[in-house]
Amino acid sequence: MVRYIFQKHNHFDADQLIEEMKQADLQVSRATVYRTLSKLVDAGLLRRLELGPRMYYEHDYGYPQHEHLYCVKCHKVIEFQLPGMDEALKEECGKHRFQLEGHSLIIRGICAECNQARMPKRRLDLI
Amino acid sequence: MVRYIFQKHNHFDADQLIEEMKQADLQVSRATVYRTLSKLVDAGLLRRLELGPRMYYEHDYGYPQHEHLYCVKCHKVIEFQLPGMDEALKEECGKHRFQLEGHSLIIRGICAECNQARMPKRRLDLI
DNA sequence: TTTCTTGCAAACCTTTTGCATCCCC
DNA sequence: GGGGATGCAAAAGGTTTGCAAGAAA
Repeated sequence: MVRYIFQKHNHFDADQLIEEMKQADLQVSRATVYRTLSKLVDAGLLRRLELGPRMYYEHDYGYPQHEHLYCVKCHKVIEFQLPGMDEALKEECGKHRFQLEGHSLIIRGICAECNQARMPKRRLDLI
Repeated sequence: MVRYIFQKHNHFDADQLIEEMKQADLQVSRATVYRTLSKLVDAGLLRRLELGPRMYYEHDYGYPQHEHLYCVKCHKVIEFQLPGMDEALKEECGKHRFQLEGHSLIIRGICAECNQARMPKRRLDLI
């Protein structure tokens, strides 16, 4: 399973992982998946993302810091970087004598594909 | 209940609300609380915050945009503003033709008080 | 009477855990 | 045999929902 995860690209949740592995003829129980994911997070190899109702995971070995766009329709995740962000956050934490453990910047919305799919071009003047 | 919420200051979750109202002699069932909170969110009067395992709520009527520091020990929430943030996000969404619905920037860590309580000053050279 | 709101309990969903089993060193 | 990994089912924790009773309109 660990091998399977590390050959994967990015951004998945427990269920997706189970489904994908099932289709790759690698059966694992839910319990094992959750236990393994937790261990990998503790080991610093994966990072947890609270994107919505469920937990997502992404690789975390020497991966550059980045933020996420999350499509609430298709659950796609897009990464982006925001230069200057880190300094701004550190400064803010300093102000409050807050010991920073991590941050998450998530933009929720609808991605280009979903938008197109759900709202075909139409002539507003006809409504 | 609506009246009670609006006389409140900020940042609470469903359980906190139930507890506080109980002590104010206002009994309400869990179901009613959750239903009412959902309606207020839909009406744009409250905003949902996914700070940790549970959902938090804050006022959203003409409240200025702001971000959150969340103490993982005592669950305190501190607000702060990050100037220039909004423009940066809009720009980023434009790049991906992403229809922005909202964002959340959460800094997780340990607040000054908890830090002091859990780590009394000590002489590191003695360890 | 029709409609909206409440409470209770059960359902739901994701994640965690207890326990027995299995494998491997 | 001992230590860790696995599967199953049950528990946990927060939220939602079905249904019947009650209040409001």
